[in-house]
Amino acid sequence: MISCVKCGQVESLMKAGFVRGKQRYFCKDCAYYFTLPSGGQKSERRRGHHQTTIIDIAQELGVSNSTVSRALHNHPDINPDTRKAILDKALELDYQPNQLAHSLVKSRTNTIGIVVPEFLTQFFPNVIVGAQQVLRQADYNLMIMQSGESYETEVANTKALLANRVDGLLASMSHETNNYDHFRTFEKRDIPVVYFNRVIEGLGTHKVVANDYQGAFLAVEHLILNGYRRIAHLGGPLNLLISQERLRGYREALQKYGHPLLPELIIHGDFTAQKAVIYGQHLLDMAQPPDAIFAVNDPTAIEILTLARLKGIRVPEELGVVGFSDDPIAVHIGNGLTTVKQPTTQIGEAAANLMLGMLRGEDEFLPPKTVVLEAELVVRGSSVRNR
Amino acid sequence: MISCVKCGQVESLMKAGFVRGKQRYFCKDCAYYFTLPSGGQKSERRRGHHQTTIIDIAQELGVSNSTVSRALHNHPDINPDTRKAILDKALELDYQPNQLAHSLVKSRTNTIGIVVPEFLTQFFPNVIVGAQQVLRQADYNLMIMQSGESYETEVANTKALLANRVDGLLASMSHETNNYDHFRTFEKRDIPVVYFNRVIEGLGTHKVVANDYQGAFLAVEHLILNGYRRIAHLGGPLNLLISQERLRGYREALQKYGHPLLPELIIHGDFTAQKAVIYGQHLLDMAQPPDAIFAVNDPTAIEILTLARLKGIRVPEELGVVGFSDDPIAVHIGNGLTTVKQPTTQIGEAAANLMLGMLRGEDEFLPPKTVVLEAELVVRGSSVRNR
DNA sequence: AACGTATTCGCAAACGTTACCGATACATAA
DNA sequence: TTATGTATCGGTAACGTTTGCGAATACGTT
Repeated sequence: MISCVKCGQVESLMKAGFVRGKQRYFCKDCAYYFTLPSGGQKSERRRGHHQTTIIDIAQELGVSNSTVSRALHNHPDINPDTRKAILDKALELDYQPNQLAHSLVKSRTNTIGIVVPEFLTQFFPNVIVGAQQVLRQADYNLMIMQSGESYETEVANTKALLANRVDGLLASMSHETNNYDHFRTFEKRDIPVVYFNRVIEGLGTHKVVANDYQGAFLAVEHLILNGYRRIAHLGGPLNLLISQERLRGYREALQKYGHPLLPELIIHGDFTAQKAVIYGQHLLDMAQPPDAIFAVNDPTAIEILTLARLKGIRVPEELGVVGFSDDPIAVHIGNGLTTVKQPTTQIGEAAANLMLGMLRGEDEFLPPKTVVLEAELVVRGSSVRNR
Repeated sequence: MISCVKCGQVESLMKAGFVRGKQRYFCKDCAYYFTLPSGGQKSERRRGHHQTTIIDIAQELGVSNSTVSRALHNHPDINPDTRKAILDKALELDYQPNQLAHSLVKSRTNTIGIVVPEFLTQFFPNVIVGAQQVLRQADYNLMIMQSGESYETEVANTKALLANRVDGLLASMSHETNNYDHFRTFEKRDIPVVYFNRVIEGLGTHKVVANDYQGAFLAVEHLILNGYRRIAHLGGPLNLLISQERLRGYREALQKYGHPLLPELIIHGDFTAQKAVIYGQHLLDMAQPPDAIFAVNDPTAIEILTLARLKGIRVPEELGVVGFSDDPIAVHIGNGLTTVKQPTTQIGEAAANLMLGMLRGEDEFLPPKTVVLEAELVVRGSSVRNR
C-alpha cells in the first residue's frame, strides 16, 4: 500500500500521470504531487464479489454470449436443447439479469418515477398503490420520491429521477413550488409526464384530478341546506389549482343560494395541521364567528373539530364542519366527519394508464388531456342538524 | 415498412439471420420464417431523442471524453480554463449524467431498496421518511417497494431491486411471508440487509425494532392497574417476531399480577381491519366477554371501539381498549385511544444508519446487531376509569 | 545537454447486455 | 447438380461512463 509522502494519507491518493517510467501521485488532502522512486505496484485484479453474468454462463457452456442472451429471451433462433442447457446453467449459477446494462443499451429503464409532496396523510400512499397496480402489470417499476413539501428536495428528487433515466414521471408538486423548470426538463427531453392532484395550469401535458369544484360545491350546498348561514372556508395555497377549484366551488354554491361572499371568512393555509390550528382558532374567536366551516382537507377539519371540543362549541348544533378527502379516520371522528370523498387509488390508476398510453406513443393521447374523476359527498354527523 | 408475408403483421417482426445477401425475418405471430426478394433496407440511423452525453461535450470542444469526465469530477489533472469551458458547455447543453452508465462501471448504484408490506397505515410511510432523511445526506437514493402484504409481490419486488443492483436493502416483510430465500439471496451476494419492525429470527443481519415486549407489558399493566380483569389480546400473525413479542409482554404482565392466562381470550389476526372486525365481534359476543382488549395495532383497536359503540358498550367503563402505534388518529378517536407509541421515524433513521455503516464496511458492525428502540405508553380516554 | 519536476491531456479497456450482420450445416426443390 | 430455404450459432459494435497508463509539453536545475 502506498501513502502520501507528506501527510501519510492513503485513502485520498490518486494516480496523476507518468513521467519517464515512474508513477506520479497526487494527494487530495495536502494537494501535493510526488513520484515514487520505482517498483511497480501490480494493479491487482480486483474482483470483489462477482454477480454471475451472461458471459459466465456462456463460458461455462462454451457458447457465445449472444446465444445465452437469446436463450434467456426466447428468441426463435435457438435450439431447444441449447436453450434448456442455458436455462439450467442460469438457474444453477443463480443468474440475475443486470437491469443497468440492459437499460443502458436499450435506453429504456422500465421505471417510472413518482414525486409526491408528503407521506403524512393517506392520500398519496393510496394514489401510489393505485399507480403501482397498473404499472406492475405493464412490467414497469415505480421509483417513489417524497419531497416533504420542500421545493429544494423536489428539485433534487426530479434530478435523481432524471439521472436514473426513468421512462416517465408522475408528479404532484409541493405547496412551495412556484418554479416549474425541473418539471419542464422532462418535457423538453420528451419524457412523458402526468401530473395529478396538485397540478397547475400552463404545463402542456396530461393531468388527473378529482373534481374539486364539484366536491366543494356539494359540500357547501349541503351546509346551506342544513341551515348554516355564515359558512367559512379554510382553504389551501392558492398557487395550486386544487385550492382554486375548491374555492370556486365554495363561491358558486354561496352565490347560487344568494348568500353573501364574506372575504373575512376565507383564509388560505398550506395544508399543514399547524396552520389549521392557528387559522381555525382565529375563525372561532371572531366577534361574529362562522356557524360552519368548509375545510380544504380532512386533517384541517379534524383540527377544527378538536378546537371546537376544547372550546365547548357543539358540533353540529353550533358549528357544522365538512372536510375533503374522506380519510379513513373521518368515519371514526366523533359522530363522523362529513367529507368529500376522492377516488384516491383511481387517481393513481388513471395517471398510470395515461402514462402507459404516452409510452406506447398512442396518437389519441397526443392532445394533453385532463382526466377529472368525480367526487362524492359523504354525509356524517358533523354537519347534519334539524332546522 | 416491411410486413409479414403471411399475416401482414408488422409489429411482431424480427430479423433472423441473413442468407446469401438477403435478410431473413421471423414473424412472432404466425411463427413463420421468410426472406424478402431483394432491395436492401438501409438500416436508417435511428436516434430518437438524444440526451446529451459526455461525448457530445467533448466533441463540441475538441477534447477527449476523459478530459470532460475529469472536469466534471474535479480531478486535479486539468487546466482551470479547460474545466471552465467544459462546465459552461455542460450547462449550455443541459447535460445530466447518466447514472446507469456510471453505476455499470462502478458497480455501485448509490441506491438503497426498501420493501414494506403496506401503505395503509401511517407507520411505514413514517419509517420511510426517517430512512430517506438519513440516506439522502449520504447521497443515496431510496427505491421504495410495497408488497401489499402479498408474498408473491414481495418476491417480485426483491427481484426487481436485485436486477436494479441496489447497494443495500431495508426490509419489513409481509405477514404472508414464511419463506425467506428471496432475502437470503441478498446476503449471499454480500448485499447488506437491515430488517426492521417485521423481523424474524435466524436471519443473520442487523435488525431494528421497537421494544414490542416492553410496550405490550406497559399496556397490559396499565389495564390491570385500572381494574380490568378479563383482558383479551387481539394479536398479529405469529410468524412475525413483533407479534410474538407483544404476546409475551401481554403474558408476562398478566403473570406478574397473578392474573390467569385464558387461551380463549387470545386471538391472532393478520393486521387487517377486516379480521379485526370479525375477531372483535367474536370477543364481544362471548358468553363471558372480556372487559378489556389489548389490540396489536391501532386500526384493530379502532375497529373494536367502533364495534363497542354500535353494541352500546361503554368505553372505558365496561370495556378498556389499548392499541399500538400511536397513529395520528388515536388522539382524535372518541376521548382518545390509549396506545403504545413507537418511534417510527427513528426506526427508519436507525435502519438507515446501520445500512450506511455496513456500506462503509465498518468492522464494529460486523456482528449482527439488533437495535431496540424504546416504546412509550400514551394514556388517553379509552382505558382510564375510576375504580 | 541531461535530467527533475509540473501540468495537462488522450487512448483504450472495462462494466453487462442487446441486436444486427454474417457464417455454417443441412434439407429440399428445380 | 444447383439453387434455395431452414435452423442454429458467433462476432462485434453499440450504450455512456470511469480510470489506469502513458504521452506531450514546458520550465527549471544541475
